[in-house]
Amino acid sequence: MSRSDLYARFYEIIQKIPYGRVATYGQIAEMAGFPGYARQVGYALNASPGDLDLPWHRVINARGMISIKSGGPYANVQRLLLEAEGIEFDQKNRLSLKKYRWDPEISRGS
DNA sequence: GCAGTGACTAGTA
DNA sequence: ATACTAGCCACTG
Repeated sequence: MSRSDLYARFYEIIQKIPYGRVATYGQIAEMAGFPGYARQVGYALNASPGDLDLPWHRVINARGMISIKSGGPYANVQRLLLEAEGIEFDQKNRLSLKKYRWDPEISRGS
């Protein structure tokens, strides 16, 4: 299993996250068949080329917060993109995983 | 090969 | 609820 295969697997899962929904790093790693690889999911996104049309902004940490180091150019972009999809943040910049977390078992069909 | 690092997490206090 | 710790594992120097 090469690095690019691993990353490609993560991208594959991330592209399935529906509009207006989010998934955690650990969740994506697990769905890709690599439980415990949460950090690598983040790393894969950091290294992802921009031309993949990947909904990277729908990937957040297990606490429902944006994990990009504040001060970076993308931290604020992610929040704006999520809000544009109807996702609301509370006063602590945290969103409700209960409401917005992508559950493929429930969202199947359509 | 070793040591430090990080878009992570689950535990513990 | 918040803060800190210890695992985690690929990447980098």
